Amino acid sequence: MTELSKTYDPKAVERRIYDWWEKHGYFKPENQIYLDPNQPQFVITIPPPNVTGTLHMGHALTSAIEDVMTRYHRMKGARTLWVPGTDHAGIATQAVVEKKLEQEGRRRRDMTRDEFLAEVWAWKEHSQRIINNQQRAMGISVDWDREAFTLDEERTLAVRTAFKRLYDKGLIYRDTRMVNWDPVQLTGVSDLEVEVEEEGEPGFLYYVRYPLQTNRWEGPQHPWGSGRWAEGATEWITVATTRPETILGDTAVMVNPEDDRYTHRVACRAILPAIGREIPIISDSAVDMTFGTGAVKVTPAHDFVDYEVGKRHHLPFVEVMDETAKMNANAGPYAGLDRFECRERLVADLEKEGLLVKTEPYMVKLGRGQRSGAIIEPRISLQWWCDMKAMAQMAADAVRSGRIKIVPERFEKTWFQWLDNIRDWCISRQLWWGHQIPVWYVENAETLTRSQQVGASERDNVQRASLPTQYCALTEADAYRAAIADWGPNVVLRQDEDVLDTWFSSGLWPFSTLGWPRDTDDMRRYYPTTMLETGYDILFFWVARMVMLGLELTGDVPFTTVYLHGLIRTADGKKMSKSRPDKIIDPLELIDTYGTDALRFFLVTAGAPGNDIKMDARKVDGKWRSDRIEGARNFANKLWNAARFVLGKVSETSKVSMVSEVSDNAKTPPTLMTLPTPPTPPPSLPDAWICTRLNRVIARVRAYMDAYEYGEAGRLIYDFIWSDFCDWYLEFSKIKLNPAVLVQMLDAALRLLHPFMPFVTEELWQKLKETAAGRWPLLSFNYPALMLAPYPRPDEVPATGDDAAMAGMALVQEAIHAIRNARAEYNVEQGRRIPALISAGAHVAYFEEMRESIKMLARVDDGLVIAEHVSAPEQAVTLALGSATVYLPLAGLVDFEAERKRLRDELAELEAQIAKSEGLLASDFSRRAPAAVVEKERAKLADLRARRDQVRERLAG
RNA sequence: GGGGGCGUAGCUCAGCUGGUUAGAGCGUUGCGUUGACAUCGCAAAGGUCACAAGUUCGAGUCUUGUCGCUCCCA
Repeated sequence: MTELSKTYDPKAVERRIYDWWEKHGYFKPENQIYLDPNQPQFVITIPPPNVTGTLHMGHALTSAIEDVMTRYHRMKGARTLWVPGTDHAGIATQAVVEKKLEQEGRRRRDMTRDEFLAEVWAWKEHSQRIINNQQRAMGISVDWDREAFTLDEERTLAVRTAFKRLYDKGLIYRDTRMVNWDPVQLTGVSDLEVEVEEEGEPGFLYYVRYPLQTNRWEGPQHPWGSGRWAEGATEWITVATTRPETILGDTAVMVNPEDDRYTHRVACRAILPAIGREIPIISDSAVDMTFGTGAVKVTPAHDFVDYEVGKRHHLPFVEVMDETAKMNANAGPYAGLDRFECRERLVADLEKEGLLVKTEPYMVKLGRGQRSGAIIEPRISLQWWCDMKAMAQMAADAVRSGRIKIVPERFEKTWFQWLDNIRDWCISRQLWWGHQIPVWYVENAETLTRSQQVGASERDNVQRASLPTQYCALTEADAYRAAIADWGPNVVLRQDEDVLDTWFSSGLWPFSTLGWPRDTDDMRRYYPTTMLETGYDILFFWVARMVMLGLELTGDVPFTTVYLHGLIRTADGKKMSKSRPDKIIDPLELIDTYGTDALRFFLVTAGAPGNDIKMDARKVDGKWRSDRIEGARNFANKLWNAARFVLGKVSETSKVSMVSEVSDNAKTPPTLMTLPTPPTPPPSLPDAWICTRLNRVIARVRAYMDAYEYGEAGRLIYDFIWSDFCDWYLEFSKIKLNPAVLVQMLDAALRLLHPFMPFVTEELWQKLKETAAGRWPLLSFNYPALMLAPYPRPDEVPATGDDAAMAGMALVQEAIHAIRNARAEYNVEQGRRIPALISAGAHVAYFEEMRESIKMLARVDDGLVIAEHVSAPEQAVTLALGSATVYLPLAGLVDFEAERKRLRDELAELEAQIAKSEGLLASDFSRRAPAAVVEKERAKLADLRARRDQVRERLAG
């Protein structure tokens, strides 16, 4: 066999193994060898990362968990498909590219749409290459041949088909209404893309007097800014606002009808400062009487609430800003100013005119664009909308009925709450990068109508006037075909310039990746998918929309389980994706330091499902360090060295030459090897013990995995490998070697751990197979790769240790531990062998079998006495184990006064516990608790009493 | 305003439907380099499970309330 290095070097393994897997097509469902007909298939689509840049820790977490799921199901014998891909991320990517161009001194507005798009496509290629590289480094077992991109040709067909179907059904429509407008990116965005700071941001509440029109004062007689504008006015109404610049667009003042302070003012008219417009004072129960003065201004064109008020009360809608949030001509003297500049000037002028009553500090809740950070401006504009009501209902029902299961369950509440309050979705974006809306408008309708008048009948012309002027179609050709049929061959069409919200295309992901709307094999075979795994932060953005669109368009749920993981946070608890760039960690850096397996194991075992993970990373000498990842790396190294030990022992005993090279070809069906098994020692107590431990661990691991408790499963495997296998079994093996069991244990351990740490396990397993397959033809060795081998089943490792053996072994371990403890306590030199006598009672045979191990592990000398009963030597340390007593005659080494004190303390402790236990058993407990629990308590009490007696006897002696 | 989550050892976190003496890693302390591993071994110290009340034979776990931190929705 080839020598293994003393420490595990991930760099020497990872890339090579990944390329080997990929080259052989092991990630493809078509190439699976082990298939269990009872296992339902497992299909998962990757949450497509944005091609905005590179991946961060959140993506690494996603990759790690999904690959654990995928490899687990594949090894369980489920037909397994994991589809990779990336998202064009319209607004985000356009922003990134615009910024990049800006740094080069170029601007999008100076380019044609095609020129700009060429730049974005180049960026996309660049970014995608980096992303794919990172994902490969993470070891994800996706079928790269099925890679998709939300803006590629296939997905374009899906998007257009989806749009057209919803359009034809009347669920997509175009309308002018108020949207969240990003004045920097110059596009509307959806509600979800607006982020509001919980506490608000420091600002002011301005109290402004609006003069009332009276018989004595009918309006300003002096110009605005003269200081005399409101001269003569005697009555006022004072409103409070955080946005004085919108005063210019006010078309009413509003009070609560219940508010006695203002009853007499309703139906009066106020004069709008600066503009001089006459506006009504109206009453509406929506007014919060406790806010400000109880009277509020109404700006229907610049506020969501006021927009509704305006519609209710038939008020004029006066826009005072343009699309960049600069004041327009309606702003009168303030036209041309930026909104914030306008605010300052207007407030100064209001003060000058004596209309500013006061300003007080106020926390203002500002909506900011998710991508641009710009303060969102409510704005009336023409947009495309999607009516979500019916779809939301279906999506809620899908979870309510259990057709979709959300893990952890608590997120179901959030799910229902959002869907039950669904609002129409603004799906158009005034961007260039994205799916252009597949609607074409007739450009020359008027010309056509006029030109056809000559010679056409009156009836034709009437009909023509009612012809559609917009066509939704899958292609421009289709649009023309339809338009020509209506308008004749001279019709000219122009496609809507806007693009769709990026989430509209990602909302189709689980089926668009499988070929929908075409009737493909993948669609038939793999839809609906099994699992959707992602962070809980995009439950609405993405998951809900996939379910809604999936149900509407395919008539089926897009997946049956939603698993939501937590968010990665920085050491100070901040969301990493929102954090400062210098706090964002590139997973590749951590992989470089610790290896992929370590990073993955950390990520999967760091927390519990749905809980956030705080990174303990800190920068040391410019490199990111993490104690927890280091721990995981140490684990990989531990496993590596355990395997190194096993391989060494196996090759020492295995003088038989390799019989045949095991096939490397994925297409070769597994064949049972019929090699003669070499004689192996009969199973010893440790053999039976480790087999039983493993048997139980396998059962528990599988149960955890099936319950999506990957962290618990990983920790269990860790404990088994480190504690049971390395700390105990390998040590026992140094006394009595059973290579067959050693090989079997390592093989099973590697298979158990593989989904978590794919690289080191595959590498070691290949070595193990190379070394051991010729002698111990385990079934799993028939597979060309560990990743294709079956996941361990409890029944493949018989639990040969019965209860007595397991208890015997536990007692031996306890004895060793107690001796070591006593040695340390009494400062016996580490290497010094000491005498010991063990009074083993019923367990004498087990102690006898373990004699040599006890001598080695507890450093006991050759005079070790083991008997059913030994009488206590004169001067000896006594270790009361209940079922056995250990005596260490350490005369000369031990202060026996101290020993007596130790025993007295122990006795007191035991008495206390016995009293507690007796009290418990004397209470209602023994009647009302389950029999098994009571029985356990009785056994515990018996053990405590035995220990007590041992200690007592010693003290008496 | 509505809804989540968290509060367990110095630190970071597990702890499933309530059932021995509440666990792990890191850190700390002591000892240790004869061939699996110092990325290690052996041993140890360290917790009133935020607080209060309740349900129960029994509560870290369930209920209610309080305090602190955090997130989402409006």
